[in-house]
Amino acid sequence: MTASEAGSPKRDTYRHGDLRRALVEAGTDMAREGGPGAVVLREATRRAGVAPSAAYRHFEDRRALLDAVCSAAQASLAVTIEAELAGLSLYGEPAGLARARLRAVGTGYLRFALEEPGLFRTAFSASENLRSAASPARAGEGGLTPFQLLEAALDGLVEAEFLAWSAVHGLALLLIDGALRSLEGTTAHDVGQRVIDMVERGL
Amino acid sequence: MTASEAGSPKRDTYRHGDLRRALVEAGTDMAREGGPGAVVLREATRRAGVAPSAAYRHFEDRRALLDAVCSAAQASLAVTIEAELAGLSLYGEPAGLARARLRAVGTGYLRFALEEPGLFRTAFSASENLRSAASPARAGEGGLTPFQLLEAALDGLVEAEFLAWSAVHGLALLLIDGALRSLEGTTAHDVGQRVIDMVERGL
DNA sequence: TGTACATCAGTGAACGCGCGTTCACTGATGTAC
DNA sequence: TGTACATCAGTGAACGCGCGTTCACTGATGTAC
Repeated sequence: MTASEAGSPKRDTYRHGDLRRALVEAGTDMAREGGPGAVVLREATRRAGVAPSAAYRHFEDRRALLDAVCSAAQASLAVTIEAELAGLSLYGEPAGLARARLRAVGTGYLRFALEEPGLFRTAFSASENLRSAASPARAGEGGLTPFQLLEAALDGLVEAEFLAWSAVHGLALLLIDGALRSLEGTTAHDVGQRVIDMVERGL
Repeated sequence: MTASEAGSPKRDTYRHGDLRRALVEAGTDMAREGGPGAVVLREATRRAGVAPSAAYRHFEDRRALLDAVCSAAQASLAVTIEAELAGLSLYGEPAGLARARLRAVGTGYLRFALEEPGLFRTAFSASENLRSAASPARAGEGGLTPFQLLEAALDGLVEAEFLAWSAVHGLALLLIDGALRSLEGTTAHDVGQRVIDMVERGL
């Protein structure tokens, strides 16, 4: 790994090599540490070992950088959900498979929220409509965004979709910075599984 | 209404009269317009028609002002929920009453989130645990905080409490700045009622 | 009822800070000959 | 293979901004006599 690949502050070359990526990575680190509000352009350039104005070769303004970080956070959430889906058996009765998929998406969603609260909040902080924005930058390795993954898991259950999504999303936020903030790891996980149980039964 | 009561920029007296209250009101207005991040100490003093340093006679620092605004926002949410509860009939079979109460709390919760998104986000932005903080400042006219109101509505249904709360809270946030942001007023309300239906049936 | 005084809420000027953004520049790189 | 040149990514100094916070101050108010 060379200095330019790592985006480390010291460079031996005048050119950076991959500054755009380095800035998004720095921004993502900051989002991880403090949510979307912590994504600061100057600090990103500092972490990339570059002058502040260099950022303007790759992003129109601070907002554009934040959008890129937001997309990266959504892609990261998608990857976590996909990892959960990848552990499922491919065989069995259709109804059972559908339920298992819903479970996996909900579990991945909550796991990401608990493990990466800053990125989770950033993923949902976009200025434009998330649903219509199905850009590849927001997708996981399978090419689907978190929202498309959820829709797929809820295939044919449109009516109930809102309940499931609301419950999972709401629990995630209550655990992150709502009233359930004080729950510790294991308890949080148990509560998550219980809510997913109920959603499953409710459908 | 005198100038000092309104907290208007022009004063005829050297003393303000009720600066603490005026600052909290100004801060609440700013939270209403742009969420917790928009609560700025200097701007609050400007709106109250007072020098920036005057704020320090009433609040230790910016954080203390924000805490006060957050408490006010929670009290405001409580009032909206109480208003919804006040419209209920007091007579009927216990099970039906309990369901009606749950419905009312959920409806009030969502109504407040849609009508006052900035205050809603502010109410849930506190730094400390909301649940244990049952200070009077956070309560509505009946003396209960939003969380106590929700608990009361879910009386005896502790196991299912998380589902109900998560679903309502999650839907509120998805409508405010999540993927359902683009839903217009009537549709948003309908979706809200449908989710409450499902929660009710789920219990 | 009138006066001296202590209190303390609000003043206003100043501080250092980090931010986003601009601009004329410079020098490494890749290309054309 | 070697040289001239255009490109354009990154420099560094500067800008104005609004922020939170401090400090010695001032003057309206209420109280004690």
